[in-house]
Amino acid sequence: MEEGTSKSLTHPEGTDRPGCGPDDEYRARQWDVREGCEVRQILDRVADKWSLLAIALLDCRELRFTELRREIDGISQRMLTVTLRQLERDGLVRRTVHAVVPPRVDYALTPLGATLHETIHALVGWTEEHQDEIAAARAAYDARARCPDGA
Amino acid sequence: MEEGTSKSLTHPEGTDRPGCGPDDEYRARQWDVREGCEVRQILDRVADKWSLLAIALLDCRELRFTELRREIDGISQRMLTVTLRQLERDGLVRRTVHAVVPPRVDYALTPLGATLHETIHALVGWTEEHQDEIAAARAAYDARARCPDGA
DNA sequence: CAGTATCCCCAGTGATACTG
DNA sequence: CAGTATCACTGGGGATACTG
Repeated sequence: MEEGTSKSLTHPEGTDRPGCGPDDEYRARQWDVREGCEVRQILDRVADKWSLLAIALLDCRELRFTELRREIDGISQRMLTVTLRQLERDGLVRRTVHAVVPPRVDYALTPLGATLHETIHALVGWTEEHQDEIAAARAAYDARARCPDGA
Repeated sequence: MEEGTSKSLTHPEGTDRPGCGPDDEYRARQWDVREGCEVRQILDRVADKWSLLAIALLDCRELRFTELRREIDGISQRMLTVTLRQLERDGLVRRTVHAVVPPRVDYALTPLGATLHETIHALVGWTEEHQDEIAAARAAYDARARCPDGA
């Protein structure tokens, strides 16, 4: 691990990309693409299907464990617990335990989590917005696969 | 489970929101959360770690198979192929085969893929921007776990 | 170079049972 | 209600070999 960690994060701009346009201030090239690096780890976390749904659902409200479980269709108790713990550890979700006889635990986004929510909401919005196009693309692809001649 | 999860996995006809609180404005903007629905499927696809990286890396350039493989650190040939095929099928990536002796295949984002790229780029940007906060949150969480009395 | 085909493993996940 | 603990299993994904 001592080997790759000191590798330069910036990619050499020497290699020219034809068709890329003049904007050389390529921000996408600058992120650390090494496996196991911080960004990759976080991406894996926030891009997790359950994390995504939990954050999207929490929005700006507090929800109880069971409420989340009911709202995130298909999630198991275990995965909800695991997901929530990870999000809490990452400082994205705040966990509030109420010392009452029937245990009550509320989950809410932290300010940091709220900023992520905006991005995730955009992703969900994109998905809703383009689902028809994707469905069409899939149909076209499958049709093309059946007709190798490409008609 | 034979339990009362009577929500059908089929496409939701109409805008019925089972169990959705009518008095709550936040739930009103909720998307279709049913497992197996179109949005969930697409989300799982685009939120995939490899898809995410491929789209982020592709940006507006064409890249060859090997280039992508080299840039996406840690991906196996198999997963790159699989990922690229899925993205192509979803209409997010265009695959161009050049009929030359050493086979050459270029991958590029479609216009649809480009719109997704913007969202994904925002997600990556968020990750870069907040990685320190997350690292700090993790450290704090772990420290808290070690000191149970630190209520 | 750019795949496809195969085998195979294990980590993530669900199911179940128990507890505070 | 909100977990924790345990077990069992599946399929995601890596490694390898082969092909056009």
